Amino acid sequence: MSRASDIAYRKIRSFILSGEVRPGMQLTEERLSEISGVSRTPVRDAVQRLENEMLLVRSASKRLSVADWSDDEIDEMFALRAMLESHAAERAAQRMDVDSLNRLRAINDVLTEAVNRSAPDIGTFLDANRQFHDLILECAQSPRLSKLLPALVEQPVVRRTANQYSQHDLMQSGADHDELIAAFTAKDQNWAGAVMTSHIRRAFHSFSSATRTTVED
Amino acid sequence: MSRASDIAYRKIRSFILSGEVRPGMQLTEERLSEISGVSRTPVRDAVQRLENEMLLVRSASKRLSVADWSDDEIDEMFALRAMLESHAAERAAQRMDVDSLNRLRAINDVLTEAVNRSAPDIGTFLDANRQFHDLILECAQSPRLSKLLPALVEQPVVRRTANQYSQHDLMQSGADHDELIAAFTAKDQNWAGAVMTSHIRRAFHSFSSATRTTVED
DNA sequence: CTATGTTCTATTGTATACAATTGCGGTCCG
DNA sequence: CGGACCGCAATTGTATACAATAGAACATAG
Repeated sequence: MSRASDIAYRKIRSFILSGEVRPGMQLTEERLSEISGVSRTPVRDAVQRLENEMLLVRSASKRLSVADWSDDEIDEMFALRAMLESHAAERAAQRMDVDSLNRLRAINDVLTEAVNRSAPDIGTFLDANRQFHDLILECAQSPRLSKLLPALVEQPVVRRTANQYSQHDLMQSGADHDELIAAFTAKDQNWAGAVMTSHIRRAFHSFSSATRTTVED
Repeated sequence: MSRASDIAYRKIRSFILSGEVRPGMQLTEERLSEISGVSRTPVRDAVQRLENEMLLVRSASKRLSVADWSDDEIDEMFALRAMLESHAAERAAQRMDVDSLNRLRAINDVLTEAVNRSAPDIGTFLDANRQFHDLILECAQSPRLSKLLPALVEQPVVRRTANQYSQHDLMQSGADHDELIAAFTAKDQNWAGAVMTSHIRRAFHSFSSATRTTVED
Protein backbone atom coordinates (compact mmCIF):
# COMPACT_ATOMS: atom_id res chain seq x y z
CA MET A 1 0.00 0.00 0.00
CA SER A 2 2.53 2.58 -1.00
CA ARG A 3 0.62 3.83 -3.99
CA ALA A 4 0.39 7.58 -4.42
CA SER A 5 -3.33 7.40 -3.93
CA ASP A 6 -2.91 5.97 -0.44
CA ILE A 7 -0.24 8.47 0.44
CA ALA A 8 -2.63 11.21 -0.61
CA TYR A 9 -5.40 9.64 1.45
CA ARG A 10 -3.32 9.48 4.60
CA LYS A 11 -1.78 12.91 4.23
CA ILE A 12 -5.06 14.66 3.49
CA ARG A 13 -6.76 12.79 6.28
CA SER A 14 -4.18 13.70 8.86
CA PHE A 15 -4.13 17.24 7.51
CA ILE A 16 -7.84 17.51 8.24
CA LEU A 17 -7.61 15.76 11.60
CA SER A 18 -4.66 17.83 12.71
CA GLY A 19 -6.97 20.79 12.95
CA GLU A 20 -4.77 22.93 10.70
CA VAL A 21 -7.82 23.57 8.64
CA ARG A 22 -11.20 24.58 9.97
CA PRO A 23 -14.53 22.88 9.20
CA GLY A 24 -16.27 24.50 6.26
CA MET A 25 -13.05 25.74 4.75
CA GLN A 26 -12.60 25.25 1.05
CA LEU A 27 -9.85 23.05 -0.30
CA THR A 28 -8.96 22.88 -3.97
CA GLU A 29 -7.68 19.70 -5.52
CA GLU A 30 -4.51 21.51 -6.43
CA ARG A 31 -3.93 22.50 -2.83
CA LEU A 32 -4.46 18.92 -1.71
CA SER A 33 -2.08 17.85 -4.43
CA GLU A 34 0.59 20.15 -2.97
CA ILE A 35 -0.08 18.88 0.54
CA SER A 36 0.22 15.25 -0.43
CA GLY A 37 3.01 15.68 -2.95
CA VAL A 38 1.31 13.74 -5.73
CA SER A 39 -0.61 14.80 -8.80
CA ARG A 40 -4.32 15.54 -8.92
CA THR A 41 -5.20 12.12 -10.32
CA PRO A 42 -4.48 10.08 -7.19
CA VAL A 43 -5.70 13.01 -5.09
CA ARG A 44 -9.11 12.63 -6.68
CA ASP A 45 -9.18 8.95 -5.70
CA ALA A 46 -8.34 9.86 -2.14
CA VAL A 47 -10.93 12.62 -2.12
CA GLN A 48 -13.66 10.21 -3.17
CA ARG A 49 -12.77 7.95 -0.26
CA LEU A 50 -12.78 10.88 2.14
CA GLU A 51 -16.14 11.97 0.78
CA ASN A 52 -17.54 8.54 1.59
CA GLU A 53 -16.24 8.90 5.11
CA MET A 54 -17.79 12.35 5.10
CA LEU A 55 -14.60 14.06 6.14
CA LEU A 56 -14.88 16.09 2.97
CA VAL A 57 -18.08 17.37 1.42
CA ARG A 58 -18.83 18.69 -2.03
CA SER A 59 -20.52 22.06 -1.93
CA ALA A 60 -23.24 22.84 -4.44
CA SER A 61 -21.06 22.98 -7.47
CA LYS A 62 -18.35 20.42 -6.92
CA ARG A 63 -16.18 22.51 -4.69
CA LEU A 64 -14.58 20.68 -1.82
CA SER A 65 -14.66 21.70 1.79
CA VAL A 66 -13.91 20.22 5.17
CA ALA A 67 -16.97 18.62 6.72
CA ASP A 68 -18.69 20.40 9.56
CA TRP A 69 -20.83 18.01 11.58
CA SER A 70 -23.85 19.22 13.47
CA ASP A 71 -24.64 17.85 16.92
CA ASP A 72 -27.50 15.90 15.37
CA GLU A 73 -25.16 14.30 12.87
CA ILE A 74 -22.77 13.25 15.61
CA ASP A 75 -25.67 11.77 17.59
CA GLU A 76 -26.68 9.89 14.49
CA MET A 77 -23.17 8.68 13.88
CA PHE A 78 -22.98 7.14 17.32
CA ALA A 79 -26.45 5.63 16.94
CA LEU A 80 -25.47 3.97 13.67
CA ARG A 81 -22.16 2.84 15.08
CA ALA A 82 -23.93 1.29 18.06
CA MET A 83 -26.26 -0.63 15.75
CA LEU A 84 -23.60 -1.86 13.38
CA GLU A 85 -20.92 -2.67 15.95
CA SER A 86 -23.46 -4.58 18.04
CA HIS A 87 -24.39 -6.52 14.98
CA ALA A 88 -20.70 -7.19 14.36
CA ALA A 89 -20.32 -8.36 17.96
CA GLU A 90 -23.30 -10.69 17.57
CA ARG A 91 -21.85 -12.26 14.47
CA ALA A 92 -18.40 -12.43 16.02
CA ALA A 93 -19.81 -14.26 19.05
CA GLN A 94 -20.95 -17.03 16.73
CA ARG A 95 -17.72 -17.19 14.76
CA MET A 96 -14.92 -16.40 17.21
CA ASP A 97 -12.16 -19.00 17.45
CA VAL A 98 -9.79 -19.54 20.37
CA ASP A 99 -6.87 -17.93 18.58
CA SER A 100 -8.75 -14.67 17.99
CA LEU A 101 -10.02 -14.79 21.54
CA ASN A 102 -6.47 -14.94 22.81
CA ARG A 103 -5.39 -12.09 20.59
CA LEU A 104 -8.34 -10.10 21.91
CA ARG A 105 -7.19 -10.75 25.45
CA ALA A 106 -3.63 -9.76 24.63
CA ILE A 107 -4.78 -6.51 23.05
CA ASN A 108 -6.93 -5.65 26.03
CA ASP A 109 -4.06 -6.41 28.41
CA VAL A 110 -2.04 -3.76 26.63
CA LEU A 111 -4.96 -1.35 26.79
CA THR A 112 -5.60 -1.97 30.47
CA GLU A 113 -1.95 -1.56 31.30
CA ALA A 114 -1.88 1.76 29.44
CA VAL A 115 -4.76 3.28 31.39
CA ASN A 116 -3.87 1.84 34.81
CA ARG A 117 -1.08 4.25 35.57
CA SER A 118 -0.90 7.63 37.18
CA ALA A 119 -0.62 9.25 33.75
CA PRO A 120 -2.74 7.22 31.29
CA ASP A 121 -1.14 6.72 27.88
CA ILE A 122 -3.88 7.93 25.54
CA GLY A 123 -1.98 7.04 22.39
CA THR A 124 -1.57 3.43 23.37
CA PHE A 125 -5.17 3.31 24.53
CA LEU A 126 -6.47 4.59 21.20
CA ASP A 127 -4.30 2.20 19.27
CA ALA A 128 -5.25 -0.86 21.32
CA ASN A 129 -8.89 0.18 21.26
CA ARG A 130 -8.86 0.36 17.48
CA GLN A 131 -7.15 -3.00 17.22
CA PHE A 132 -9.72 -4.52 19.55
CA HIS A 133 -12.68 -3.31 17.52
CA ASP A 134 -11.00 -4.16 14.23
CA LEU A 135 -10.41 -7.73 15.31
CA ILE A 136 -14.06 -8.14 16.29
CA LEU A 137 -15.06 -6.78 12.90
CA GLU A 138 -12.75 -9.27 11.24
CA CYS A 139 -14.26 -12.13 13.22
CA ALA A 140 -17.75 -11.01 12.18
CA GLN A 141 -16.77 -12.14 8.69
CA SER A 142 -19.03 -9.72 6.90
CA PRO A 143 -17.43 -7.92 3.97
CA ARG A 144 -20.32 -5.48 3.82
CA LEU A 145 -20.04 -4.55 7.45
CA SER A 146 -16.32 -4.08 6.95
CA LYS A 147 -17.07 -1.67 4.17
CA LEU A 148 -19.76 0.23 6.06
CA LEU A 149 -18.26 0.64 9.51
CA PRO A 150 -15.05 2.52 8.76
CA ALA A 151 -17.15 5.41 7.46
CA LEU A 152 -18.60 5.77 10.95
CA VAL A 153 -15.54 5.34 13.13
CA GLU A 154 -14.15 8.77 12.56
CA GLN A 155 -10.86 9.47 14.18
CA PRO A 156 -11.59 13.13 14.83
CA VAL A 157 -14.46 12.26 17.09
CA VAL A 158 -12.68 9.32 18.65
CA ARG A 159 -9.67 11.43 19.38
CA ARG A 160 -11.57 14.32 20.84
CA THR A 161 -13.50 11.85 22.93
CA ALA A 162 -10.47 10.06 24.30
CA ASN A 163 -8.72 13.27 25.20
CA GLN A 164 -11.75 14.24 27.21
CA TYR A 165 -12.07 10.85 28.86
CA SER A 166 -11.48 10.72 32.56
CA GLN A 167 -9.29 7.91 33.79
CA HIS A 168 -12.43 6.29 35.16
CA ASP A 169 -13.97 6.28 31.66
CA LEU A 170 -10.84 4.72 30.20
CA MET A 171 -10.84 1.97 32.79
CA GLN A 172 -14.51 1.34 32.20
CA SER A 173 -13.70 0.81 28.51
CA GLY A 174 -11.24 -1.89 29.50
CA ALA A 175 -13.89 -3.49 31.71
CA ASP A 176 -16.40 -3.42 28.82
CA HIS A 177 -13.86 -5.20 26.68
CA ASP A 178 -13.39 -7.82 29.37
CA GLU A 179 -17.10 -8.43 29.41
CA LEU A 180 -17.17 -8.65 25.63
CA ILE A 181 -14.46 -11.30 25.82
CA ALA A 182 -16.56 -13.18 28.37
CA ALA A 183 -19.58 -13.03 26.05
CA PHE A 184 -17.49 -14.26 23.14
CA THR A 185 -16.10 -17.09 25.24
CA ALA A 186 -19.66 -18.09 26.11
CA LYS A 187 -20.62 -17.70 22.45
CA ASP A 188 -23.61 -15.67 23.66
CA GLN A 189 -24.50 -13.33 20.83
CA ASN A 190 -27.18 -11.42 22.71
CA TRP A 191 -24.84 -10.72 25.57
CA ALA A 192 -22.09 -9.59 23.22
CA GLY A 193 -24.46 -7.33 21.31
CA ALA A 194 -25.85 -5.76 24.46
CA VAL A 195 -22.42 -5.06 25.93
CA MET A 196 -21.30 -3.50 22.69
CA THR A 197 -24.35 -1.24 22.52
CA SER A 198 -23.76 -0.13 26.05
CA HIS A 199 -20.04 0.37 25.33
CA ILE A 200 -20.67 2.66 22.37
CA ARG A 201 -23.46 4.59 24.02
CA ARG A 202 -21.30 5.24 27.05
CA ALA A 203 -18.64 6.60 24.75
CA PHE A 204 -21.29 8.81 23.19
CA HIS A 205 -22.39 10.27 26.49
CA SER A 206 -18.82 10.82 27.65
CA PHE A 207 -18.19 12.62 24.40
CA SER A 208 -21.42 14.52 24.66
CA SER A 209 -20.93 15.83 28.16
CA ALA A 210 -17.26 16.53 27.53
CA THR A 211 -17.79 18.64 24.42
CA ARG A 212 -21.18 20.23 24.80
CA THR A 213 -20.50 21.62 28.22
CA THR A 214 -17.20 23.09 27.10
CA VAL A 215 -18.53 24.71 23.92
CA GLU A 216 -18.67 28.01 25.73
CA ASP A 217 -14.88 28.12 26.07
CA MET B 1 -25.54 14.96 -13.77
CA SER B 2 -24.44 14.40 -17.31
CA ARG B 3 -20.79 14.14 -16.54
CA ALA B 4 -18.87 11.36 -18.23
CA SER B 5 -18.24 9.79 -14.86
CA ASP B 6 -21.98 9.36 -14.27
CA ILE B 7 -22.55 8.04 -17.75
CA ALA B 8 -19.85 5.48 -17.09
CA TYR B 9 -21.42 4.60 -13.74
CA ARG B 10 -24.84 4.01 -15.23
CA LYS B 11 -23.63 2.12 -18.28
CA ILE B 12 -21.32 -0.17 -16.34
CA ARG B 13 -23.97 -0.74 -13.73
CA SER B 14 -26.63 -1.70 -16.21
CA PHE B 15 -24.09 -3.77 -18.08
CA ILE B 16 -23.49 -5.80 -14.94
CA LEU B 17 -27.16 -5.99 -14.00
CA SER B 18 -28.21 -6.99 -17.50
CA GLY B 19 -26.55 -10.32 -16.91
CA GLU B 20 -24.43 -10.03 -20.05
CA VAL B 21 -21.46 -10.72 -17.87
CA ARG B 22 -21.19 -13.49 -15.33
CA PRO B 23 -20.18 -13.10 -11.67
CA GLY B 24 -16.47 -13.60 -11.20
CA MET B 25 -15.64 -12.58 -14.73
CA GLN B 26 -12.75 -10.20 -15.17
CA LEU B 27 -13.28 -6.74 -16.60
CA THR B 28 -10.43 -4.47 -17.60
CA GLU B 29 -10.71 -0.73 -17.26
CA GLU B 30 -10.15 -0.43 -20.97
CA ARG B 31 -13.07 -2.74 -21.68
CA LEU B 32 -15.29 -0.70 -19.37
CA SER B 33 -14.07 2.39 -21.13
CA GLU B 34 -15.24 0.95 -24.46
CA ILE B 35 -18.59 -0.04 -22.98
CA SER B 36 -19.28 3.37 -21.53
CA GLY B 37 -17.76 5.38 -24.36
CA VAL B 38 -15.60 7.57 -22.14
CA SER B 39 -11.93 7.49 -21.24
CA ARG B 40 -10.43 5.51 -18.40
CA THR B 41 -10.28 8.52 -16.07
CA PRO B 42 -14.04 8.84 -15.44
CA VAL B 43 -14.32 5.06 -15.65
CA ARG B 44 -12.07 4.78 -12.65
CA ASP B 45 -14.34 7.13 -10.70
CA ALA B 46 -17.33 5.02 -11.60
CA VAL B 47 -15.48 1.83 -10.70
CA GLN B 48 -14.68 3.16 -7.26
CA ARG B 49 -18.38 3.85 -6.66
CA LEU B 50 -19.31 0.39 -7.89
CA GLU B 51 -16.69 -1.13 -5.62
CA ASN B 52 -18.32 0.60 -2.67
CA GLU B 53 -21.64 -0.88 -3.68
CA MET B 54 -19.80 -4.17 -4.02
CA LEU B 55 -20.99 -4.75 -7.55
CA LEU B 56 -17.35 -4.91 -8.56
CA VAL B 57 -14.54 -6.41 -6.54
CA ARG B 58 -10.80 -6.06 -6.81
CA SER B 59 -9.07 -9.39 -6.99
CA ALA B 60 -5.74 -9.86 -5.23
CA SER B 61 -3.72 -7.62 -7.44
CA LYS B 62 -5.99 -4.81 -8.48
CA ARG B 63 -7.77 -6.68 -11.22
CA LEU B 64 -11.49 -6.02 -11.46
CA SER B 65 -14.19 -8.63 -11.59
CA VAL B 66 -17.94 -8.82 -11.24
CA ALA B 67 -18.99 -9.53 -7.69
CA ASP B 68 -20.26 -12.95 -6.81
CA TRP B 69 -22.30 -12.92 -3.62
CA SER B 70 -22.56 -15.96 -1.42
CA ASP B 71 -25.85 -16.89 0.23
CA ASP B 72 -24.40 -15.73 3.53
CA GLU B 73 -23.57 -12.33 2.07
CA ILE B 74 -27.09 -11.92 0.75
CA ASP B 75 -28.51 -12.86 4.15
CA GLU B 76 -26.24 -10.30 5.69
CA MET B 77 -27.26 -7.66 3.19
CA PHE B 78 -30.92 -8.08 4.07
CA ALA B 79 -30.11 -8.08 7.79
CA LEU B 80 -28.23 -4.81 7.49
CA ARG B 81 -30.92 -3.31 5.29
CA ALA B 82 -33.56 -4.27 7.83
CA MET B 83 -31.60 -2.55 10.60
CA LEU B 84 -30.84 0.61 8.71
CA GLU B 85 -34.20 1.02 7.01
CA SER B 86 -35.98 0.49 10.31
CA HIS B 87 -33.81 3.14 11.82
CA ALA B 88 -34.68 5.40 8.91
CA ALA B 89 -38.37 4.71 9.46
CA GLU B 90 -38.04 5.54 13.16
CA ARG B 91 -36.39 8.85 12.41
CA ALA B 92 -38.88 9.58 9.65
CA ALA B 93 -41.79 8.95 12.03
CA GLN B 94 -40.53 11.80 14.17
CA ARG B 95 -39.87 14.16 11.30
CA MET B 96 -42.54 13.45 8.71
CA ASP B 97 -44.62 16.44 7.61
CA VAL B 98 -48.09 16.35 6.07
CA ASP B 99 -46.82 17.13 2.62
CA SER B 100 -44.46 14.16 2.58
CA LEU B 101 -47.17 12.00 4.06
CA ASN B 102 -49.44 12.90 1.16
CA ARG B 103 -46.73 12.19 -1.36
CA LEU B 104 -46.17 8.84 0.32
CA ARG B 105 -49.88 8.07 -0.04
CA ALA B 106 -49.87 9.10 -3.69
CA ILE B 107 -46.87 6.89 -4.43
CA ASN B 108 -48.45 3.91 -2.75
CA ASP B 109 -51.70 4.47 -4.64
CA VAL B 110 -49.75 4.07 -7.85
CA LEU B 111 -48.03 0.98 -6.50
CA THR B 112 -51.26 -0.60 -5.32
CA GLU B 113 -52.96 0.12 -8.62
CA ALA B 114 -50.06 -1.52 -10.48
CA VAL B 115 -50.27 -4.79 -8.57
CA ASN B 116 -54.09 -5.00 -8.34
CA ARG B 117 -54.64 -6.15 -11.87
CA SER B 118 -54.78 -9.50 -13.57
CA ALA B 119 -51.25 -8.95 -14.91
CA PRO B 120 -49.28 -7.01 -12.29
CA ASP B 121 -47.01 -4.32 -13.70
CA ILE B 122 -43.66 -5.19 -12.15
CA GLY B 123 -41.86 -2.21 -13.65
CA THR B 124 -44.25 0.29 -12.11
CA PHE B 125 -44.18 -1.63 -8.83
CA LEU B 126 -40.40 -1.48 -8.62
CA ASP B 127 -40.33 2.19 -9.49
CA ALA B 128 -43.01 3.17 -6.97
CA ASN B 129 -41.42 0.95 -4.35
CA ARG B 130 -38.08 2.67 -4.79
CA GLN B 131 -39.70 6.11 -4.63
CA PHE B 132 -41.52 5.12 -1.44
CA HIS B 133 -38.37 4.01 0.33
CA ASP B 134 -36.37 6.96 -0.99
CA LEU B 135 -38.89 9.43 0.36
CA ILE B 136 -38.78 7.82 3.80
CA LEU B 137 -35.00 8.03 3.70
CA GLU B 138 -35.25 11.69 2.78
CA CYS B 139 -37.62 12.34 5.68
CA ALA B 140 -35.20 10.61 8.05
CA GLN B 141 -32.91 13.59 7.46
CA SER B 142 -29.73 11.68 8.04
CA PRO B 143 -26.96 12.36 5.55
CA ARG B 144 -24.98 9.40 6.84
CA LEU B 145 -27.85 7.02 6.44
CA SER B 146 -28.38 8.35 2.94
CA LYS B 147 -24.78 7.56 2.18
CA LEU B 148 -24.86 4.08 3.73
CA LEU B 149 -28.15 2.65 2.52
CA PRO B 150 -27.75 2.85 -1.25
CA ALA B 151 -24.85 0.42 -1.00
CA LEU B 152 -27.28 -2.16 0.39
CA VAL B 153 -30.27 -1.71 -1.85
CA GLU B 154 -28.84 -3.55 -4.77
CA GLN B 155 -30.97 -3.59 -7.84
CA PRO B 156 -29.87 -7.05 -8.94
CA VAL B 157 -31.32 -8.61 -5.85
CA VAL B 158 -34.35 -6.36 -5.79
CA ARG B 159 -35.09 -7.16 -9.40
CA ARG B 160 -34.66 -10.89 -9.06
CA THR B 161 -36.87 -10.77 -6.00
CA ALA B 162 -39.68 -8.84 -7.61
CA ASN B 163 -39.77 -11.08 -10.62
CA GLN B 164 -40.19 -14.03 -8.32
CA TYR B 165 -42.85 -12.33 -6.23
CA SER B 166 -46.29 -13.80 -6.36
CA GLN B 167 -49.15 -11.35 -6.73
CA HIS B 168 -49.97 -12.00 -3.11
CA ASP B 169 -46.49 -10.89 -2.08
CA LEU B 170 -46.79 -7.73 -4.13
CA MET B 171 -50.11 -6.86 -2.56
CA GLN B 172 -48.70 -7.52 0.89
CA SER B 173 -45.98 -4.99 0.13
CA GLY B 174 -48.64 -2.40 -0.60
CA ALA B 175 -50.36 -3.29 2.68
CA ASP B 176 -47.06 -2.93 4.58
CA HIS B 177 -46.68 0.51 3.07
CA ASP B 178 -50.21 1.42 4.19
CA GLU B 179 -49.32 0.40 7.71
CA LEU B 180 -46.11 2.43 7.56
CA ILE B 181 -48.15 5.43 6.54
CA ALA B 182 -50.45 4.83 9.49
CA ALA B 183 -47.44 4.65 11.83
CA PHE B 184 -46.05 7.87 10.36
CA THR B 185 -49.40 9.57 10.76
CA ALA B 186 -49.46 8.53 14.40
CA LYS B 187 -45.82 9.64 14.72
CA ASP B 188 -45.17 6.31 16.42
CA GLN B 189 -41.54 5.52 15.79
CA ASN B 190 -41.56 2.06 17.32
CA TRP B 191 -44.50 1.04 15.20
CA ALA B 192 -42.87 2.39 12.07
CA GLY B 193 -39.60 0.63 12.85
CA ALA B 194 -41.29 -2.69 13.53
CA VAL B 195 -43.34 -2.59 10.35
CA MET B 196 -40.26 -1.77 8.32
CA THR B 197 -38.29 -4.64 9.84
CA SER B 198 -41.09 -7.01 9.08
CA HIS B 199 -41.42 -5.58 5.56
CA ILE B 200 -37.77 -6.17 4.72
CA ARG B 201 -37.58 -9.56 6.32
CA ARG B 202 -40.63 -10.71 4.39
CA ALA B 203 -38.91 -9.60 1.21
CA PHE B 204 -35.88 -11.59 2.29
CA HIS B 205 -37.83 -14.78 2.80
CA SER B 206 -39.72 -14.39 -0.45
CA PHE B 207 -36.40 -13.95 -2.18
CA SER B 208 -34.87 -16.81 -0.28
CA SER B 209 -37.55 -19.36 -1.05
CA ALA B 210 -37.86 -18.15 -4.63
CA THR B 211 -34.16 -18.47 -5.45
CA ARG B 212 -32.80 -21.23 -3.28
CA THR B 213 -35.45 -23.74 -4.27
CA THR B 214 -34.88 -23.02 -7.95
CA VAL B 215 -31.11 -23.23 -7.86
CA GLU B 216 -31.32 -26.73 -9.27
CA ASP B 217 -32.74 -25.41 -12.57
C1' DC C 1 -26.38 53.93 -6.37
C1' DT C 2 -28.05 49.61 -7.62
C1' DA C 3 -28.97 45.95 -10.62
C1' DT C 4 -27.80 43.23 -14.38
C1' DG C 5 -25.09 41.40 -17.90
C1' DT C 6 -20.58 40.10 -19.57
C1' DT C 7 -15.89 38.79 -19.39
C1' DC C 8 -12.27 36.77 -17.08
C1' DT C 9 -10.33 33.66 -13.77
C1' DA C 10 -10.29 29.87 -10.67
C1' DT C 11 -11.56 25.13 -10.27
C1' DT C 12 -13.16 20.90 -11.57
C1' DG C 13 -13.66 17.27 -15.29
C1' DT C 14 -11.66 14.49 -19.17
C1' DA C 15 -8.36 12.55 -22.31
C1' DT C 16 -4.03 10.80 -23.41
C1' DA C 17 0.66 9.53 -22.85
C1' DC C 18 3.70 7.25 -20.06
C1' DA C 19 5.44 4.61 -15.84
C1' DA C 20 5.08 0.73 -12.83
C1' DT C 21 3.48 -3.58 -11.73
C1' DT C 22 1.71 -8.05 -12.23
C1' DG C 23 0.65 -12.36 -14.72
C1' DC C 24 1.77 -15.44 -18.24
C1' DG C 25 4.63 -18.10 -21.15
C1' DG C 26 8.74 -19.67 -22.94
C1' DT C 27 13.28 -21.37 -22.27
C1' DC C 28 17.06 -23.31 -20.07
C1' DC C 29 19.06 -26.24 -16.77
C1' DG C 30 18.87 -30.15 -13.66
C1' DC D 1 10.33 -34.53 -18.13
C1' DG D 2 9.78 -31.11 -14.49
C1' DG D 3 10.69 -26.93 -12.24
C1' DA D 4 12.48 -22.46 -11.76
C1' DC D 5 13.90 -18.24 -13.66
C1' DC D 6 13.77 -14.60 -16.87
C1' DG D 7 11.48 -11.52 -20.16
C1' DC D 8 7.47 -9.91 -22.60
C1' DA D 9 2.67 -8.55 -22.71
C1' DA D 10 -1.36 -7.00 -20.50
C1' DT D 11 -3.23 -4.13 -16.97
C1' DT D 12 -3.35 -0.82 -13.57
C1' DG D 13 -1.41 3.59 -11.65
C1' DT D 14 0.24 8.46 -12.33
C1' DA D 15 1.19 12.82 -14.45
C1' DT D 16 0.16 16.45 -17.42
C1' DA D 17 -2.22 19.03 -20.82
C1' DC D 18 -6.44 20.63 -22.17
C1' DA D 19 -11.70 21.37 -22.02
C1' DA D 20 -15.75 22.73 -19.64
C1' DT D 21 -17.95 25.05 -16.10
C1' DA D 22 -19.06 27.86 -12.29
C1' DG D 23 -17.91 32.28 -9.51
C1' DA D 24 -16.34 36.70 -9.06
C1' DA D 25 -15.48 41.15 -10.46
C1' DC D 26 -16.08 44.76 -13.25
C1' DA D 27 -18.49 47.78 -16.27
C1' DT D 28 -22.51 49.88 -17.92
C1' DA D 29 -27.24 51.28 -18.01
C1' DG D 30 -31.29 52.60 -15.54
